[in-house]
Amino acid sequence: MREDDSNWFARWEDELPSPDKLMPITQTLITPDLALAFDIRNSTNSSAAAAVVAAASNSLHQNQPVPPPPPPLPTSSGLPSPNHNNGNPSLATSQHNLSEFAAKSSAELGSGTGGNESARTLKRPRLVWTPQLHKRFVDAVAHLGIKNAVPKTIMQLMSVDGLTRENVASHLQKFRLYLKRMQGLSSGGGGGGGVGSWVGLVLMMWRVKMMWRVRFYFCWVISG
DNA sequence: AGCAAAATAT
DNA sequence: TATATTTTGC
Repeated sequence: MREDDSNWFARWEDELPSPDKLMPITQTLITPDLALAFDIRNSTNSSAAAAVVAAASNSLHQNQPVPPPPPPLPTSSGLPSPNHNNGNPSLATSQHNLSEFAAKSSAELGSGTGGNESARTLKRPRLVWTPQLHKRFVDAVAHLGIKNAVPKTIMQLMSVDGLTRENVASHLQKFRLYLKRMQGLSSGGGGGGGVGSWVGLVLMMWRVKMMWRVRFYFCWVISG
């Protein structure tokens, strides 16, 4: 029995969700609709993939089929939960380059002509919203909550180097548009508040995050 | 900030 | 040609 216990613990520890494994779950809850909405293709008709590849080849960087670096999201500040900070110790405040998300970075492209790092005021290559980048966007929105989910704060929370407020704003516009449409397709509503639609989904995403926090906390407690 | 439409790039 | 992203005007 004791051996079983140790085995159980080993297995339990082994099955602990790593940041890498956590992603798919969040995605699963969001993707079926979101992925469809944003037309995120996986492999077959991958115009997005093609774009990414094109961008990669354009910036003479190797194309990564598998996204290795789990994107740590900065600390959550505007959350409606002022309780404990977070059950996720791996969260860190670090800037991420667009190249990490397989998107173009003006800095890399401009290395030949201008070498101008001050991307503002300069025309940067159009941003490619890769699934990963979009995931980060969604996470940021979920973290911020409805109140603070404005382009500026979202951009700050995403902390992706090279990402402009306009990028986020335009994407957020599209995002809301989709959520709105999604609500319209939903049963019977139709009459609900216009803004109230995407609020619900964001709330749901937030709940999912809290769920995982609780799980982590629980694991911490029973393991101690 | 937000929205919609036009413009432009892929 | 169609779609994705940006720009523009309000």
